[in-house]
Amino acid sequence: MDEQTHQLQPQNSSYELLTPAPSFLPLHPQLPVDDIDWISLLSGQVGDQNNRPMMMGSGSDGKGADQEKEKGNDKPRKSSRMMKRSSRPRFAFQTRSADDILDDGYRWRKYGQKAVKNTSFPRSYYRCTYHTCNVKKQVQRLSKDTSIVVTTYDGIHNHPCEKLMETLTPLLKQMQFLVRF
DNA sequence: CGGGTTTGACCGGCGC
DNA sequence: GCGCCGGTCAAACCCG
Repeated sequence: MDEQTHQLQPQNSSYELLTPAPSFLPLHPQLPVDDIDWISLLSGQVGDQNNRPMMMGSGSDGKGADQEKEKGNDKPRKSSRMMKRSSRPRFAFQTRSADDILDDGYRWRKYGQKAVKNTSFPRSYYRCTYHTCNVKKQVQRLSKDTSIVVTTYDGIHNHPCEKLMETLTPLLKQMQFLVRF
């Protein structure tokens, strides 16, 4: 139904980082940004007229005893849903890119897409494919400026970035070789 | 055939 | 209590 993913240009690997990215991401150095209030986005006051607290408030977890319930025998639906680690860190930053998903070195699997209100572009939900890593991220294109992509990371990877490592390994070996002399 | 994407349904929180 | 809304699940589908 949507067709905004078609006219993407072949410059998919070129992007412009508009806000400081999390330190664990091997991204380009950030560029100055002035007219984007991503701080309000980080602080959870993203709404213009109705500033609701964006459900990332601390505390209010206390749900450690309700997983694996059998409400219906015939419906094996939704064993454990939404383990909300509300205290996990979240990072949001913006890039200017023609491609929605930027290559940050990690492997992501898309698990949902939703149209949020007051936005003309759907929001995509990704999850890290590493076995024990449950880092999630949301990718959304701004309806104001359709060339800007907002990426929100939820959590911190507990494993090295494999693409970064395989890029760094030859360099490290060469450094080890050079340091002998 | 295995892994990723699509897509509609479902769930829970929140406001009224 | 009800409905809206955002986040997630999972079956179907797609693709190399």
